[in-house]
Amino acid sequence: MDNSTMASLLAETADLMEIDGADAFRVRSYRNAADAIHQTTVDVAAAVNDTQRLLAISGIGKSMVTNLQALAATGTTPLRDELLAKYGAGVLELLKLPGVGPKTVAVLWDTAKIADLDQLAKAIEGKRLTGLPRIGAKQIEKIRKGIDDYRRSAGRVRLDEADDAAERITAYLLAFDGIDKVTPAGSLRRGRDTAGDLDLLVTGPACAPQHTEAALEYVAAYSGIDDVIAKGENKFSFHLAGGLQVDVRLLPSESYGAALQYFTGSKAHNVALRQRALKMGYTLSEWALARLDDESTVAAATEEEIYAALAMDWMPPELRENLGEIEAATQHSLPHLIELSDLRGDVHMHTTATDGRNSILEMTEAAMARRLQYIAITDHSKNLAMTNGLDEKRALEHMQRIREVDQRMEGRIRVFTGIEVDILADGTLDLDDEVLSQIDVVIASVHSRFDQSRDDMTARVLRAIENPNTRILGHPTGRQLLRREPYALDLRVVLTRAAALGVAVEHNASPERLDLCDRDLRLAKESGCKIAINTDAHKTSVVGEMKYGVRQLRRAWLSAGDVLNTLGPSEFLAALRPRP
DNA sequence: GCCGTTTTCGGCCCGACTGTTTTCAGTCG
Repeated sequence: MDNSTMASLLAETADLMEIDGADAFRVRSYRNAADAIHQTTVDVAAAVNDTQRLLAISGIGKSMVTNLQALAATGTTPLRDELLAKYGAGVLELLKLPGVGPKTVAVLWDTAKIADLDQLAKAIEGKRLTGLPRIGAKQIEKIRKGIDDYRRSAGRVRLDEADDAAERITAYLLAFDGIDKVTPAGSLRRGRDTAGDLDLLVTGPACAPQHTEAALEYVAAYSGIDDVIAKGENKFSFHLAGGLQVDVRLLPSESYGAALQYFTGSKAHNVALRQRALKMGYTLSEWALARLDDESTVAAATEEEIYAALAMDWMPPELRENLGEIEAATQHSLPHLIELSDLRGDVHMHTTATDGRNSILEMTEAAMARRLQYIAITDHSKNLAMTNGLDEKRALEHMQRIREVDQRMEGRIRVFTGIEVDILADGTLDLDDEVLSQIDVVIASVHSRFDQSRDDMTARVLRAIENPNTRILGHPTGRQLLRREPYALDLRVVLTRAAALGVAVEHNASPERLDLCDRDLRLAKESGCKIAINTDAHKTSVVGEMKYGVRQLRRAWLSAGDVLNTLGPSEFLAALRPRP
């Protein structure tokens, strides 16, 4: 069992304990332990008998070691089993609904014996929730909507999670003698923010038609398989423990390109491409591009050959959505998309002053190691009390420390002062303007009240960007992938106003957000908005991790010149909204 | 349940905000 699985089982236990009304601090210690296991570089399952080693992990004590040993040995713990037997696994899903916490779940369970999403939906339909303590009409409507949203996102996983799973399986497959190449296709290759399943295309001598038994047997022995869906001659489908479906396809190398093309393109892209092939007297399938008349193969081994035979330039997978890329490829006018290496700075990161895990200096050094030329340290402001957010006095002291680190770097990297202020419900910022005016990078972000009406939320954000100190609008849509519906605001109105004011909008590149989806980014460009991509890094290990966010920029057809972070340090600063 | 000790138990990120109340519990970040 790997660390992240253990961590999620502990976190799940914490949720169940909370529903059960356990001591809040005890619950927290389970959460802390889950975080610690997730963070540590110690392979817990391997070190499970090395008690001292486990106890050395901060947040792990004697009882937790026992839990970890039980997890490693049996895959569960007695407490988890007991709570699951009492409440069932369905209650964990209820917690994911907006506005529904452990207390509400406990009430639903105690008074109405509601233990999962379906029962809750039926209870709402049958009006059986009315009269329950602290659950009024508004609350019921919110839950009802939450269930709809949740069901819509079910079955998909975040891009980074799909990517991790793909990497693990790929490494396993490549270890087999006779497998030369493994390529993830589908929405993962296109860089969509979420993936519904995983298509892994595999080739090599062991994938030759009629000789796939040994390779298939090897695939079937993969330890991450939860259950097998289907097993054919050249396809093996299974679920991973998290529910993600994986299709492994064994292909002969001579048709690898055709398969890659077929399983990568969106449906719309493929339909358009096949239409084009037909007009040219060809037929395109997952096996080859072939002549209509004598069925002879024209191209099949590589994507480049296939696109070339269709008189098109090869195009990056991110563009294959039938949004104009086919025309552009035939006219040789595909855009030169932005690349990870174009990015020179990251201006959103946190330190131990608030909820980060590393110091200013550590974040700076990590950025240097990533060859970034500049960063801004942007810790939280006071309204985010749980993060130990900075008040005016601490903010000024923190800025002084940031300037000291900047000087110490002697120009090898620039470290700008920054802060992420909270936009209050009325649209004002939670720190004094006098203090904000002394800070280079002021990011204004909404952190709460996602359920304001569309008009209220738009007005709130508009007011925040009117403040002359606001230089970047942080995670403007507030979306958190697969967690809840994005808070609704009129993005077009906000972006237009931001463009007029010179306020940049942030594309938050942390994989749980990927704040602006490709469509939003296109809108931002059309609106003439300055766009900055930031990681929102809370620890050194993710400084510079913009790879998933860049995929969205590419999907929006953005080039290096469209994004502020491709500028050098002083140019970047100069490109921000001028101070009055 | 963990931690850091005043080595035996007390403290553990806290404030804004809403909907439900009739003075505040629950959720969120």
